[in-house]
Formats: sequence, C-alpha cells, structure tokens
Amino acid sequence: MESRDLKKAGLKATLPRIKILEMLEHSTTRHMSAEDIYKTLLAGGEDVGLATVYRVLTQFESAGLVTRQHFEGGHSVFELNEGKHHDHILCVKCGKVEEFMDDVIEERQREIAKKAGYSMTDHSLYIYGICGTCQQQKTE
Amino acid sequence: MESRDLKKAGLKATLPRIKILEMLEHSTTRHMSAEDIYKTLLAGGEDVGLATVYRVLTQFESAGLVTRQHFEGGHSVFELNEGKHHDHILCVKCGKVEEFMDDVIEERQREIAKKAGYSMTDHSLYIYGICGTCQQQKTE
DNA sequence: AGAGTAGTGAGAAGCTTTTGCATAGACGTT
DNA sequence: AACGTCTATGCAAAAGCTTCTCACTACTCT
Repeated sequence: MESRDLKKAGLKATLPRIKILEMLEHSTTRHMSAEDIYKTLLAGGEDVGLATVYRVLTQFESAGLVTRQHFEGGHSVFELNEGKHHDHILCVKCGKVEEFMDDVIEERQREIAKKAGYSMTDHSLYIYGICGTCQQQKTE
Repeated sequence: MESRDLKKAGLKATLPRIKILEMLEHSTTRHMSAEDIYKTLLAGGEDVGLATVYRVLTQFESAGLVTRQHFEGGHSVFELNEGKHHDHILCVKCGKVEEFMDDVIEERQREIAKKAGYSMTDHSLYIYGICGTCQQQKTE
C-alpha cells in the first residue's frame, strides 16, 4: 500500500496523491509529463484537475519521492526516485529515453566543481543521439 | 564588420541581425536571454520587436553562429559560438554561469552512447552548485 | 456534531516562445 | 539611382507549459 510511503514523506494520503504515485510505480514508461499523468488518470475515470497533478508532483519532488527532468522543448517529465542516481540518454528521432550511470563522470564532475570553487549541489547530463532502431530506418 | 559573417551564414544583413550579433560579440555577459537582448536593444534606442529577437536567434542557431542553452526554469540563454565546445557550471544562488571543458567527460560520453547503441549528436551537461563568493556569505 | 485546517478542481493568470499578417526594407537588375 | 521582388520586421494575438486564486470539500481533533 502506497499510503505508507506518503505518510512517511509527511503527506496526507489523499486520493489524487495515491493515484499519481501508483501510476508512477506501475507505468511502463518511467518518464511521464504532468500532462501524460493527467490524461491517463482522466481516461481511467478519475476526476482530478491538472493543477492538482502539478501540485502533487511538486510536493513529491520536495519530498524526494520523485525527480523532475527538464528536457528540451520546455517541458518536464517526472520519474520515480528509486535511490540510485543516473543520467539520461535520449533519441532525438523517436524520443525514447534510457538511463545510465557512470562513476567516472560522476567523480570527474565533483572534481571540476571543486576546482572552480563551487560546492556542487546537483548536476544534469543529457546525451542526445539516434538510437539503434532509428539508425536502421534510413528514412532520411 | 559583421555583415560579412551574416552573408557567409546565408542571412541578409539587416539592422536587427547586425545589432544582435554585435551585442553578442561585445557584451560582457556571454549568456543572454532573448529578453535580455531585447531590453538592451530598446534601452540603446533601437526599435526592434521581441519576436524578431527570437526569430533572429533561432536563425543564428541554425546557422551555427550561436548556441542555445536550456537552463532550468523554462528559459533559454544564447551564447556566441566560438568554435570550442564547453559545458556549464552555474551557481544556484547568484545565477553566475561559468564554462568548463573536460576531455575525460567528453570521451566518456561518446563511449556511453556507443555502448547503448546510439550515435551521439549532442549532449548537455550542467553542474549546479554554490560558487565561492556565495559560500562565504553565510546568509543561509 | 462542530470548528479549524488542509487539499482539491476549475478557470484565470503568468512566462517564455511562436505565429499571422500588413508594412518596411534589402538586394539584384535596369 | 530607381524599380520590383521577395524576404524580414513589428505588432498583437496565440500557443504551450506551469502556477496561482478561490470557493468548496474532506479530514482531523475535541
């Protein structure tokens, strides 16, 4: 039952919050926009407002349950925070998103920040490319 | 004279384009938002529209004269493209932006993309932190 | 049950960026 | 230098994403 996770995060277990958390846990697409979540909930017969979805996601982010990814094109997607940090590689053709994790880069970033006199709080790394599948379809 | 650069890029040398290019070349802040540029031009007595600034910057980007950086918070900044690729480190307190370049990371990214079956087209790396100056002001 | 507090939905508002359209301007040709 | 064409511009309106406002509902605690 997810309500436990919510309580643990200091959030009341309300219906929209439970539904959204469930959706993030069970969806096949790990990266969903607020709009995606909203539409899926509506399609599932739930009666939520888009504003609530944004509110809840923002709360989840503050609570550390979820991470917000700022993709290009001005919209964000959210993914469940499952402890392990990672970065993203995305296909510019089909929009597929994969995750990866590299200790060399992580370490190197820390060094760079230190050398520049910064105390690093966060970082974001996106690799853009064309995935294997899309490379085969030589359609342009 | 910048009009030569513009022609070389296949763009007509119009006043707004010349002014914007000059601004990018001579500004002390290397990273300017469209709004920044627009306001500065107005303050300088030029009569341009914000739409034109966006249009011109987009054209400059296509022509390779300028690079667009997607910072968090939903707005972009532009910087003159001077050949050398680099990434950014920014202070979350004062908003300062610095540039850095690290071959280890560049190389590593290429490897990661290849391992994932992608042909890398681009990447973006932002390190967020608190800069030296802001760390000293212990105002929370 | 009642009072107080927190959460919600709907729509309006905010921001950045883009688009439509009539006018102004650049460039090659007379 | 003037002309005609075709592109570029400015303005205002629109679009897309996200946040805010507010009346209302649902919960909590006594």
